[in-house]
Amino acid sequence: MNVTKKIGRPRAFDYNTALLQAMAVFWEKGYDGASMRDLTGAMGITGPSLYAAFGDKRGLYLKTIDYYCSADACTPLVALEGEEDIEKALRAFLSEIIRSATEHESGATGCFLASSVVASVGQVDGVAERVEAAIADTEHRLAARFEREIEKGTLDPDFPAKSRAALLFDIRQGYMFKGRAGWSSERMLEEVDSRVEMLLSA
Amino acid sequence: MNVTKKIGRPRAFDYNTALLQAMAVFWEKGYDGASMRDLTGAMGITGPSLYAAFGDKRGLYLKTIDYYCSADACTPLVALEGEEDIEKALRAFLSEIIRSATEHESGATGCFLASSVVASVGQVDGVAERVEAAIADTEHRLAARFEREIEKGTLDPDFPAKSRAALLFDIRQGYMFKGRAGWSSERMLEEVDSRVEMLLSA
DNA sequence: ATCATTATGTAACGATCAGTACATATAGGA
DNA sequence: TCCTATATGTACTGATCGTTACATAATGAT
Repeated sequence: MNVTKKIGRPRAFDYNTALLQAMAVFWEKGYDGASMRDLTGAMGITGPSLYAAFGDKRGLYLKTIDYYCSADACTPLVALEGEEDIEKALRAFLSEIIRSATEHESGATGCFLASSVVASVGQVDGVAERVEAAIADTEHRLAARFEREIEKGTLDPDFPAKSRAALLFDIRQGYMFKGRAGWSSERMLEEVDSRVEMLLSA
Repeated sequence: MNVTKKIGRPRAFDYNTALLQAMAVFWEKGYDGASMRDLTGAMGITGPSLYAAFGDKRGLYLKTIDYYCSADACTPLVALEGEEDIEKALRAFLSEIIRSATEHESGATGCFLASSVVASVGQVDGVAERVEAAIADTEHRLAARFEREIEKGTLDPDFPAKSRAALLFDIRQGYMFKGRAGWSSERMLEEVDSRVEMLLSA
């Protein structure tokens, strides 16, 4: 790919790395609890650099949410969609949910949206729409995975895909809440098999 | 009851009313997002009065959480425990969850713990223990209700009470998240019957 | 009437907040 | 070499933060 040369002083930091650092701070401390001092410290840049690259605190926050929705939050869904056997797919999904709720590389627990961002709904413009879109997208993909099994004949034609997708979403919420509360992944993994069985029952 | 007279200037405000007002502010804006100005304004008292009665901002916050856990959060559980027929009990529980997630008298949506307090786990001392205790207590009471049905013979002796209690808890988490995201109660009530059926299935 | 105790209100403290003005630095293009 | 454009760092702005000192008020007890 042809990299166009850009006039002006080159940026001294990596935009995506800084964004990830900011996300970790927001995830841990929340929007209001994260000060510009916290953010610039973690990102390794100064205030003017942050404002030039990301806009303002709110703009940065919304970008971290968008990043999370397009990256971290998709990892369990990708695991579900990438596994051909539906039982294994559900286990992979739940295992990945539990892993990210307890052992995320940022050190933060739970889910960025469900354990942190949700508290700022109604407080920070742009958040509610993103949370609503994330729910819709996630449930849509979960339902699509069940529908794919119906098409394969593995599940009955009258299998309630949307209902089970919504239930799977709730199970995800439960795990994220418990992850934030400090539960170990071992403790949460105990019920996975019986839940998979129930999710696929007629 | 013999009310002992108390020397000193009588308090000019009602402690419990003020506590409820404070809870509404914390629920809506979170711990960091709620300023002392927000709190004193909603409570109708001045700073020194707040400090004299509640300690400090953190002490007030923890008291609102304790209040929520002993009052609001119990309403759905009381509905579950108070209904003799298990199907009706589950419907009453879920309906009350949905109602409080969308139409709480404070105007705040979702659940105070799951949609607001959870963001301050790790940030405010005393929060994580309270959240952990709330999960344990809720799941215990949910399991006890299923066990009561086993004893009555309505449910099989090998009915997985604890598993179903944990699942019911997750369903609760899903509704609370969606409530905060702005979903209507109608939308959430759609699935209640099928979920009750699944929760009681063998 | 006075005292002890508790509560309230005003004003202020020391600290931190989000964001920016301005000088300087670093690149590519002419 | 000079110009234009973009980035960075220092210092600062105006505002708000959580909390408290101190004067005053309101009660019951003596």
